[in-house]
Amino acid sequence: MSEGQIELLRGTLDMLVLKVVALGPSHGYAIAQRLQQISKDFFRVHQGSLYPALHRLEDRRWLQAEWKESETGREAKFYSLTKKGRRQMDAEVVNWERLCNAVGLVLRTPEKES
Amino acid sequence: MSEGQIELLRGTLDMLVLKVVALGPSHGYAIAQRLQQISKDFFRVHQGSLYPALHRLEDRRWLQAEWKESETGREAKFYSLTKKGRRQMDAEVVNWERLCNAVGLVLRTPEKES
DNA sequence: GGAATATATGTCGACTTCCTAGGTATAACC
DNA sequence: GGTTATACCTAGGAAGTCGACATATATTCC
Repeated sequence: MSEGQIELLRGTLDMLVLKVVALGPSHGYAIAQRLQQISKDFFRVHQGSLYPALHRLEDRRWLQAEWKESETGREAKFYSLTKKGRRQMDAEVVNWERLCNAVGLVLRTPEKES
Repeated sequence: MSEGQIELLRGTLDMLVLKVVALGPSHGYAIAQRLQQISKDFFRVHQGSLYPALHRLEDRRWLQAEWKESETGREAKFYSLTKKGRRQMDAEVVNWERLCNAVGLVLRTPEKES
């Protein structure tokens, strides 16, 4: 019943989706499940966030889509990472790490003792 | 001339501002400067982000404001952390750390080798 | 005296991204 | 026949950030 974070940090979803797709081509529904599993139930992507995000990433040519039969024998839209998408992912990961460091600097600044 | 990140990650500014104010009461202009210094020039808060954020935090009673004379001898609006603000800050820090761990889990998942 | 810069606060509209809530459809299971 | 899981989608609203603009004072330099 752990509810994870209240709301996804805006701007991180693209990177996370790109990363999951980099693990292997996958369709929307499965991407959300993988993300939830890998993050140990922390990230729960709502469909209203996921599908617009996938369309966004496809529009930007970071993902490309193809209809295929899924594991369950049903038609699903499989996304795979383009070269441009991989570059973007790498850039976002680097930026994420720099951001974490910067936040860390702020959080670890000690308050003065009286 | 390093330009820092393109855009602040939405949702992190509140925590950062609360943290900086926790270091000691300060006014808007100085808060932005401190944030930039502490983060080694990574965070550059735009005025159009900063002042709305400060008003937001004040509305939520996480900060309280008082007009005082600044170091330069001019009137400035000094913000200080309320008890409620400290609780909020602590909660946001905990959440941030959990989020970082979750993102880390995703980013460190290895891709299959062929 | 005048111009530029730093200090200090603020607002407005555009933009992006996320959520809630709804919708469609198929397949499996009871 | 009803429920659950799978699988896709959209519309409207809320929230936060940005860029641009506006205002005013103090200092510094020419």
